Amino acid sequence: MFDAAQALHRVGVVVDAPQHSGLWGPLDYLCDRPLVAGDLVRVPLGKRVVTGVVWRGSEEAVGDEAQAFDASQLKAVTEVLDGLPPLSAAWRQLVQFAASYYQRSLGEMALMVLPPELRQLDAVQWARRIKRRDKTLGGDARSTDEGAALDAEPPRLPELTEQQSQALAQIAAMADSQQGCDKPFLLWGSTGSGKTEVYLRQAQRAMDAGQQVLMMVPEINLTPQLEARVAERFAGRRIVSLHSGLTPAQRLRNWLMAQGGHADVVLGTRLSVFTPLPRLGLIVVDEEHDPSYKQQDGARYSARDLAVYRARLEKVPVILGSATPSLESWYNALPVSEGGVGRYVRLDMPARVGDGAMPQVKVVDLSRAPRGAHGQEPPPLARELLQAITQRVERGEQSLVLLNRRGYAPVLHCSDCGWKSGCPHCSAWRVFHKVDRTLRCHHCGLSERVPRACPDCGNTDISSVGRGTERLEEQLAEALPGARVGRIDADVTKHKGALEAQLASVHAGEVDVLVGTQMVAKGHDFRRITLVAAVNPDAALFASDFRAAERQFALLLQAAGRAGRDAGVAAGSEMWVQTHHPVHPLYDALRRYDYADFAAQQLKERAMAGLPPYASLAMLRAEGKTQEAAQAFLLEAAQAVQHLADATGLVSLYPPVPTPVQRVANVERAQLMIEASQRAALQRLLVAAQPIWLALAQKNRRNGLIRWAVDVDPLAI
DNA sequence: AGCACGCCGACT
DNA sequence: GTCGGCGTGCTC
Repeated sequence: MFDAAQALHRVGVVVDAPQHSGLWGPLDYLCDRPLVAGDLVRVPLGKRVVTGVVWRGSEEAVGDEAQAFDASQLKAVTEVLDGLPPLSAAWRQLVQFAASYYQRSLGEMALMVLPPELRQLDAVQWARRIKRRDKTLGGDARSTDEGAALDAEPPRLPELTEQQSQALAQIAAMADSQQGCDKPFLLWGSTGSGKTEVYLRQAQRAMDAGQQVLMMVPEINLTPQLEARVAERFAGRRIVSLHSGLTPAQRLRNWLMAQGGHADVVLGTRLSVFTPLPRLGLIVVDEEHDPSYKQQDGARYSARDLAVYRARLEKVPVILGSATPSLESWYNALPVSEGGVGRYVRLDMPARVGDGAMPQVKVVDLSRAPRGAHGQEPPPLARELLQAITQRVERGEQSLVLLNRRGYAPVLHCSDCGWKSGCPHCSAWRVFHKVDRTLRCHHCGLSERVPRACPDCGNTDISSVGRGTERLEEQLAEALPGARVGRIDADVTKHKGALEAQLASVHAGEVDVLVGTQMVAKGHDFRRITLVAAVNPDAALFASDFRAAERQFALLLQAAGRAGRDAGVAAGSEMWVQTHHPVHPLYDALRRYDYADFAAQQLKERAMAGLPPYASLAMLRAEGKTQEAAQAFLLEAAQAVQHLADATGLVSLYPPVPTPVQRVANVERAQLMIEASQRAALQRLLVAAQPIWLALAQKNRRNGLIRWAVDVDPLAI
């Protein structure tokens, strides 16, 4: 038995074991045939059989410590999933980096970024899928490989603007030279400047050189137009999409196309950054500032940052595109001549294609508007804004009114006893949704029929406090008799096909005034909109979240970009902002569409406050049965590594505090901020802290700690 | 995470 | 006497 074991090959395999399991790296198994790193296998883990990735092949040396391991104690690999080239060294390096940077186990990271379906299959089912893929491939290989479809009808290319040509020339000059490749490009182009055309041209060049293109977008369902445009331009090429909206089977199929080098373009959301691409030649991150590039649960990776890492790793150009770059990217791209670090190359495209002007910004000073009658809520829109919309309706033009709050009213209130519609399980108000007469908690999902009378005192006079999109829609319909008012928000779009239907009716001119949340401001191309209004953008100015202003500026600018896409009406387009703080520098910069000025303001504030990009942050988060339990763990965790932080002199640990929404679904949440003046120092601390915190968490579990996790580079604090 | 083992309450 | 609650502990 011992002899038999020694004749077998020994491999290291990573499996999906979460961080707190303590299983960090590869587990050792025996196999009766040699395997190389990147092979997929099924291995026994406890009582089950799970899918894993070979991380250390049978020919690779293992350290002395592992050498001492008794081979008779190792289990054998159950089966090998054949038919794929092994996952490349570059892919493994990317996963390894992501796991260590974001403080997750190797196995969790590796398995998380493989198609979920792949984990479910045994060798027999797997072989069937591979066969099916080969059949599809054989099927259309004839048309593409012969080049018939390619040459059939070369698409007519739009003429490039001067700025587009320059940007492309610069990319070409740097990307073709050996050393230029390691600098990412920040394509800073205003809405409508034609960033997409630059991506497409560069993608074409990559494909002409026989390479694959990875094109990332924040949310694929919000940008169907990009997908259509890519498909149209590259007809004859194989384009696959990768996002969580696909069925498991589709996702596996598309992944296989990419992994085997059969797909030319991968168009996907943040998860696509991990797609294995053997011929990768270009990475594009569209709307790089968008917060959806950061995963918000589990392994909290930033797909944008990983794209930059991957590009450098695989020596391919990466283009980050935005009209309002994240301050991190902006800072990285500030030329040395402007006092910056010059880590990225900035490509500027300030002008709109076709010379369309951005809409004129109108700031309405609400502090000087006449108040409503005593005790009454002010009307949703200032008189002059309402007039402007009325004129648009009369002229047959469309208006877009933005309010970032779904539902009818954010809270109900009993004027007799003071009852408010709180959620019994969360520290949050339940939102009144009039459409289905429910009170809904947006945090835990609890949904109940709205009570006819106050549950505390029986008073039937319960009033709405505040306003959401539903109510705004209702109020606008009242205030604009004869106008057709529509609404798009997450409640409308959760019904399948509803978004498409609503968009179609807007495009068809069947809606005069469209009410919506921020999701409407992104990506959609509305030809007839000549007025955009932000009803209540002030909240972000004084939010505790240090990124709130940055996000708001991006949103407002993006929203403004919805108006006047048609050069014919651009001249008369307007962007309205209602505010109590008309002289706020954010609105001042918006008025001039001066992102550079806004960014400079923000960077100054960040520098003074010691916030990113001038510092690196990590958030230690804890969930407990009680707030005390969560905080007690955090406090111990901080104390346990305080000496390590002190030793660096670069890392500060802050006191534990409750999260902004303290209780969700009866779980109490708290967090502790870790700030470092150097990213590397933060990384070293986290690596050293990991095992200490793991042990502490174990100990704290019986005191009521439920979960804990580290969030590196958190979006919000 | 799964999935065991393990030790105490209400049922055929 | 068993079915089953979830507390604690392990997975090469």
